[in-house]
Amino acid sequence: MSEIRVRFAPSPTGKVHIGNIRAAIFNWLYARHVGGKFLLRVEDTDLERSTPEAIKALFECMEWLRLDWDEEVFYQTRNVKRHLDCVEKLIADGRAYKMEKTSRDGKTGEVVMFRMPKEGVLAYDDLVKGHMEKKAEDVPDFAIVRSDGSPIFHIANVVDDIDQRVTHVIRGDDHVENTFKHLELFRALGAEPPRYGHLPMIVNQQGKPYSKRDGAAFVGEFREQGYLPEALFNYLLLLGWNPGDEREVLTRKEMVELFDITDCHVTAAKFDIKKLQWMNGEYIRRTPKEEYKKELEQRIAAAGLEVPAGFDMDLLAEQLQVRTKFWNDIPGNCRFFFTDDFEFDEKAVAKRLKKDGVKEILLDMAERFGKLEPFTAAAGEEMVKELSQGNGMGSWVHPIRVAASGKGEGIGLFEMLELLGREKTVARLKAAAERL
RNA sequence: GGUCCCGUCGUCUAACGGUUAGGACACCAGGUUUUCAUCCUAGUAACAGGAGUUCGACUCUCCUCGGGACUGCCA
Repeated sequence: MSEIRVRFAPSPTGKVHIGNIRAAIFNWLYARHVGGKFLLRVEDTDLERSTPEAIKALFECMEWLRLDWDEEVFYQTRNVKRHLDCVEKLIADGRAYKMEKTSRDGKTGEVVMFRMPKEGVLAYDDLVKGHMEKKAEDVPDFAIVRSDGSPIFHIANVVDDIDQRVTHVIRGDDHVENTFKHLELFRALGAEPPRYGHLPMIVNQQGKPYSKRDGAAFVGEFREQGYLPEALFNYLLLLGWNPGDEREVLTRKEMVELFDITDCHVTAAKFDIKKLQWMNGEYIRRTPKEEYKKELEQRIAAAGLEVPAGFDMDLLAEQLQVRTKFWNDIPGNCRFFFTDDFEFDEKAVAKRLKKDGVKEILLDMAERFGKLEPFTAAAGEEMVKELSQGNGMGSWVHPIRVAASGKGEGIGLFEMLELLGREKTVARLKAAAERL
């Protein structure tokens, strides 16, 4: 009868780690799959790091990945009184007790400890890992209130889950051991505990938890580098789950339909940036033409480049789309169309221009392109093809490309020249010849 | 050290006791192409090891080895 309610409960520290956001993704998908509620709880008890900016960054990150949540955001700091009330109840019931304790860093004070069962077996069925159990004697009592009177994670987390009526807790593998404690807390507070599912960790090539030392580790970094949110989302989903057939690139709709938390993997997954890069290219190629063009124009404008009137943006878009791996590549790839202030690639110059006969070819081509009618890609190609007499256009094409764009590779040469226009084409061929 | 979890190509994974152990990324070879990409075709590459159970084991059991998590007045 009851609706399924899951939550994403990050500590807002300004940056959202990919392992963390994956937990959000899995929670979101599960909620959408079963038609339940996806709640957001901000565990902002670390007053130093939980700034309004950090919370804003968190929201932006969620928005970017289109992880929309239901109901009001729940702020943990606003529930502190409830946490402490619950602790009082536990003490009154004999499930918690005060104790002098010395912390690791040598401070001594009175904390509140939660009393765990001393014998028997603690067990639960994990949604992804299956049956889990531990001897009660292996899980000692633990602190729930600090000597300064502030509630500790365990109690805050459980009380908030009770208050938010969370039915399924899907979180990282590092919380497995806590689950035995949390389950007892729920029961001691007279609440029905939720079902738990623990997601495997994302690790680096060495099998250690993936961190900033291993490369981009925060969602914002992927965004800055020009990854598409859908590509990151899709890739992260594949780390620990698959649709059951051989599809890998899935629409959001398919993901929601097919996802189930019980199909998730148990083993840690190594983060493979190469595959993410491939997937990003795949998403860019699948972007509808018009949308790609819009992004292209936007990126060009953002780079401070001015597009001349009459520039055939459709042609550029068509040519560039299959060659774009990251949105960020765009300005570098087409800067030379819009300004004469661009770099020449040394290697390309050495390989294609600094050769006998190239100067003559460039001057000759400047002349011919100066007269070419009409000045189109098709006409240009036909002209060079004729000159080459079927022996390959390489000796013309390569020097022209480098002379005109400064690069050894790029979009189709003749399309490139058409976009550049007669005037610039001729000028650049001549200029390059002069320099030889 | 203790407790718990895990172990299929380099990586992500498929396999519900019977397959030439499949796919994807990466890599590599070839084709298309003016370059670079895209696209198409082909290839290299894995059941951690050992005992069982079974007619038959990647699939079940046990042991060994290996990896990881936890073992806070952090979350």
